[in-house]
Amino acid sequence: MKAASLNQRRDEIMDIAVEILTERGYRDTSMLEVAKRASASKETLYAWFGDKRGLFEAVIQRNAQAVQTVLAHHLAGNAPAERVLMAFGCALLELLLGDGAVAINRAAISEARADPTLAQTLASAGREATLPAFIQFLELHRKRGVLRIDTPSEAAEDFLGLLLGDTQVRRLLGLLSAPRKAQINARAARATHAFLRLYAA
Amino acid sequence: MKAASLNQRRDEIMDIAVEILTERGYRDTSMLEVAKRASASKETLYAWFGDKRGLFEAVIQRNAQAVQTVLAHHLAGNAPAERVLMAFGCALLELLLGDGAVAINRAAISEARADPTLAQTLASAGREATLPAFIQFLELHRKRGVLRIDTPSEAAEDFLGLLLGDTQVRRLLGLLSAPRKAQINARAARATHAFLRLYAA
DNA sequence: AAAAAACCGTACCAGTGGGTACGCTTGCTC
DNA sequence: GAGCAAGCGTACCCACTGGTACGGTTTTTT
Repeated sequence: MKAASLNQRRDEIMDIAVEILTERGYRDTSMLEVAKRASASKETLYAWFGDKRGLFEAVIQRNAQAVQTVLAHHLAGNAPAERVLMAFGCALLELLLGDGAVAINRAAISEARADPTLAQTLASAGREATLPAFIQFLELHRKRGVLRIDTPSEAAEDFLGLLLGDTQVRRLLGLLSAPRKAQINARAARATHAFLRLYAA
Repeated sequence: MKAASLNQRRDEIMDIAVEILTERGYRDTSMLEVAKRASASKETLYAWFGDKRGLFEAVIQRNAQAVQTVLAHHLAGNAPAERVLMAFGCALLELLLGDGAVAINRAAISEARADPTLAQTLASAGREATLPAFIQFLELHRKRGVLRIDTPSEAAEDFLGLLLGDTQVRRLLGLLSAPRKAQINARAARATHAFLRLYAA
């Protein structure tokens, strides 16, 4: 049970890191405050995560992993395309526009120059892990004759575009607050509908 | 000629500010370096722009203004819808994905928590100034019977989504470099084509 | 040409945060 | 229960940056 409670503690610290990250932004999140609020010592933080970057890299990886499993689950079933698109869209919106994800993306973006590592990690653990599954889903339905698609990867990007519009950027800029369930449903429905108008066989 | 050369000097300083912003990011852009590279004194900078935030607020405003006039120009003519969409799309991509614009958006995003002012300014001088013109353009062509659109504002967002996909975010994350002319054309063409498939009467 | 305003360069101040070192406590192992 | 490792709290070092003050020089105005 030692290993279990150790991981639990790690999670606890990462939760707090995200919490402070959302309140303050990356640069104004001090290791001291993370330590204090977690009732940990700075030295422990540095021992466990290496440095500030390491801490948030761990945070990003954990988060992306969680996202990945949720999305993969939605794509796995054998439901009709429309239903899958709808569910996938809702999940994606919820995961991408939530406060935590926004804070993380902001961090990766602000450090993109000084330290591309965060963005790299975010990309490879996030988009690069999920998109192939979505493309595979599109190809499956193309073979079934449900969708008429030339280039699945482009079609995938179209769906993302229709789904998000410029909402994500506006969210990152702080011009929007996290959307409610109803708004998420509406967006996903609109995107699904438009996508099918474009690509339904 | 005093006023002219004064404005010229202001522009010069703002150019340098953007230059350093693109190489270092907002937080790591020091007023001292801006002053030095502009052969100006810190005190002058503070006298002219108030503080760091003021300097970059001025930068944002100037930039947004430039963007605004370019885009408005494309929307103004009386060309067929497809041609306008194509031109507008290209211009928008070029302006939104260029190094300068990316640096500015990154700055606004990183400071979104600590100081929402930059993002606010960016929004009101940028999107809020241009989108209405685009919506008006859509409405015009609806009335002409060229486009079948329920809600112009939603259609506008669809076009933006199709145009950008998640390219802008990936660009902000530093995963992409500024696109070449050919890529811009391809994207704009695809978006225009898809948009017309969705909304052509 | 003289007076006045603007401006450059430099030095200075205060606050801050990442990262390290160290003593003391806690809790697990044997 | 003794020994040992892990971890908490604090203090410390160092570098840096935003913002201000000041003296000397250039430029404008009159």
